[in-house]
Amino acid sequence: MKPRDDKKIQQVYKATLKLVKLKGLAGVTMGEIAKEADIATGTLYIYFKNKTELINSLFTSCRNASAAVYFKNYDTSIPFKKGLKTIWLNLLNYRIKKFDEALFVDQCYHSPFITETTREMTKKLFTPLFSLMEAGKKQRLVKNEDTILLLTFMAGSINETVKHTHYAGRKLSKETIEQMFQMCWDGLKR
Amino acid sequence: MKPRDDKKIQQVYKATLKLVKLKGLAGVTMGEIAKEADIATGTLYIYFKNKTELINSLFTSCRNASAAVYFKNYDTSIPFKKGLKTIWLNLLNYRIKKFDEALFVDQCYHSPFITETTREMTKKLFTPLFSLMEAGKKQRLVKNEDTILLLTFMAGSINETVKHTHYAGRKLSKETIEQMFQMCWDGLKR
DNA sequence: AAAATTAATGAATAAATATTCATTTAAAAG
DNA sequence: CTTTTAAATGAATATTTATTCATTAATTTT
Repeated sequence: MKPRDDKKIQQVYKATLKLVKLKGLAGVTMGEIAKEADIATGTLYIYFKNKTELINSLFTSCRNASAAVYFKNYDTSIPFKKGLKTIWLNLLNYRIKKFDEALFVDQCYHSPFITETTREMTKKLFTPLFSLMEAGKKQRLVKNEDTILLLTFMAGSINETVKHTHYAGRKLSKETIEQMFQMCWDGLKR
Repeated sequence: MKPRDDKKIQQVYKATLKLVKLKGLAGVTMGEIAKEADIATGTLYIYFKNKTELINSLFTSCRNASAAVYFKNYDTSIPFKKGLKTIWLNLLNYRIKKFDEALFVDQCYHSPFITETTREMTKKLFTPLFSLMEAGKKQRLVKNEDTILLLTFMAGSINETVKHTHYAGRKLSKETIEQMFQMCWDGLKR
């Protein structure tokens, strides 16, 4: 029995992300993915039942990877503001370093590929973020508003800024990043 | 000579927006657009050379419509903070009321349809926003940071919040909107 | 070393989608 | 009212894209 080549799935993922970044989810074909991944089109169908499954699988992979990263260097014993900054930085760095993944995930949200089940599963990944912000509210450090509102406020500015600097072909300096966090904090704090 | 039916283009636009919201840009076909717009597929090709042109045309239409709305009720004589709030509200209300347009525009940005020319043209529409924020900086009312950074901070939180509430099937109450602006302002102000 | 098993291939096929065009319909001009 | 002109239609065609499958190539097992 010939074993499967474990690298292939990663190659396919990488190729798909590259193409989606380049042409958008709407413009990506199985043929192109195969070509970019240096395998035959037929081989794609050994690893994935069909296109929908390929996209869903990559989507889930990206979502899990991101959730894992968000809480790096964080534990609940850290003082709130410092903990928030840690996670804020993790979020920012993820969006910068894995821009293509973040973009892919965004695109998938409004596509015919992602199934309702896949969509539901991703929600659960973000409950820890939720708890963090609730803690800040309890300590009266952040505004006493709907937690979701606070989180979207935080995430929104990160996403938009990363997107913009990416397309402008710039880098965010350490200084700028500090300024960004200051703005976020000033917006959240009581 | 039979004249063109002026309503048809609007019908096609409306149909396209509806379908894109429902299935994403990736999943929309000319046949479906025609059906949804209650015209024959062939008729589409009287009004638009091809699919790319249809999408680009709608994209431009949406962009112009949005730019027109942003500066409603605003003139440069209004005190900065009040002027900013006016525009902030315009932005928010546009994203809420024309959610499908905003979504379509977002999706288009990463698609094979939008041409570089179309992309360039949209940039110009937002110079007034730029000037506004510069004015706030000069008056030392907002932080002395890169104007783009301030603008993306502002726009990002709006976009993300509207997206989230839309998918959660909620409405933003007057009170919540006030809270949102307060957060935005606290983030921006010196 | 031969047999068995499954991965890998890519041309062939199926399916979906964009686009065309011969025909019909409706409005305007004469 | 007739003729002219262009819109409108939707079935037919062209094109693109997903998927299959007969064949070949690698491994492992015996």
